[in-house]
Amino acid sequence: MSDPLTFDPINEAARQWRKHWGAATAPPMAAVTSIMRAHQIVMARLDEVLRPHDLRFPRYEALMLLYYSRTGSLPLGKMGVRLQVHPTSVTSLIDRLEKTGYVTRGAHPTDRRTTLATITDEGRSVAEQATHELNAIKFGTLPLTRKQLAGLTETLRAVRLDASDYHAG
Amino acid sequence: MSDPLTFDPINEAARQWRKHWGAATAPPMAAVTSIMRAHQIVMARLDEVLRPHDLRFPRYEALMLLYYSRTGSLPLGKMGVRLQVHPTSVTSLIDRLEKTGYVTRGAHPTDRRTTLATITDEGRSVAEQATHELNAIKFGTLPLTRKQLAGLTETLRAVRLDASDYHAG
DNA sequence: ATCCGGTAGTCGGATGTCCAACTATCGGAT
DNA sequence: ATCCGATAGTTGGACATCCGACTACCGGAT
Repeated sequence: MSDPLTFDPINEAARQWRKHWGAATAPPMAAVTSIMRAHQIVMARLDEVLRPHDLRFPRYEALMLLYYSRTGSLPLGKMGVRLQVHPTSVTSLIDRLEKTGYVTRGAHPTDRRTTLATITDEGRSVAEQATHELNAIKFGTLPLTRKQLAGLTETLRAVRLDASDYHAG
Repeated sequence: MSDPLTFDPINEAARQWRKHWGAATAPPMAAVTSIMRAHQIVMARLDEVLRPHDLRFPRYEALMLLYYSRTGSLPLGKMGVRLQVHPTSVTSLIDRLEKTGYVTRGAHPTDRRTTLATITDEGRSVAEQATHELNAIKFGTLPLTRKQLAGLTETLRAVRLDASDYHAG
């Protein structure tokens, strides 16, 4: 973090790839590395806003899912499907949301295997406040135009579809 | 993971955002969520290839940095700057690369504060093999065309520049 | 009525990332 | 020549993610 670079590390990597493995190998590598780095940058910006609310982005996403739900409750399994994370990740997220009092765990009325997560009043309040703050910084997408954002979402949708994020229904 | 979704979770989230916080808030949120998910998808694909080599993507990146270096050695600090990660992450990555014998730690000839990481012959061999395999699957960028990859890299470069990834030199 | 494959959630372990704090060392200013 | 801020790396802790394994439970088939 000390010395800022005087060159683009991804351009430099692309140069190495072209040299060692052929020109066709550079674009995929560069795109992937760019996604990794963009993820890191945006996450850091979001977490900076969320930290004062005792949240990080993954927990914020989980909280918003409950916030938008009809009853304020969802089975953990459904949350995992919607958030596209492993069941153990949901357990972990709800554990922490419960500790801060933003969510409570409850029993499912008919299926005793199922656990329901329910957003609390405090959780709703924090969700709204955090969302206002995130919207105010445009979710950390700082230099991008509306058109660039749309293009990004559209391109990445192809990747998500290919990975069977969902099937057109 | 059980039920595949029959709708696009990001489209659904965008709908909620438009409804609750106004139309302008949806594109940034959708783009950010897309980046998060794309990161997750691509990382999973890369790790699947790397796992048999006792590597994950972050360690692969570190190994390649050493592979391309003139002498096969770099100070840990320089690696952190190039990889754009916290010094503690470098310590962690080198720890594991050392355990698998792909890298060794050594002393800096003149500065006793500095630790040099050096790639081993086995490390070089694994680096080449893994790179061939990653190139063969186009780094997990499956459905994207060359043009889409270039556009992605270009758009995200703006984000990186804004975050002071490097300054034009 | 029982058995048994599938489902829901959790636990333990590995990986990676960051932050705060600490040790050791360097190198310029006094 | 010494002091002192800056630098290099590590350690400990928090968070998030996955995988494999496990318990508890559901529900249809025999």
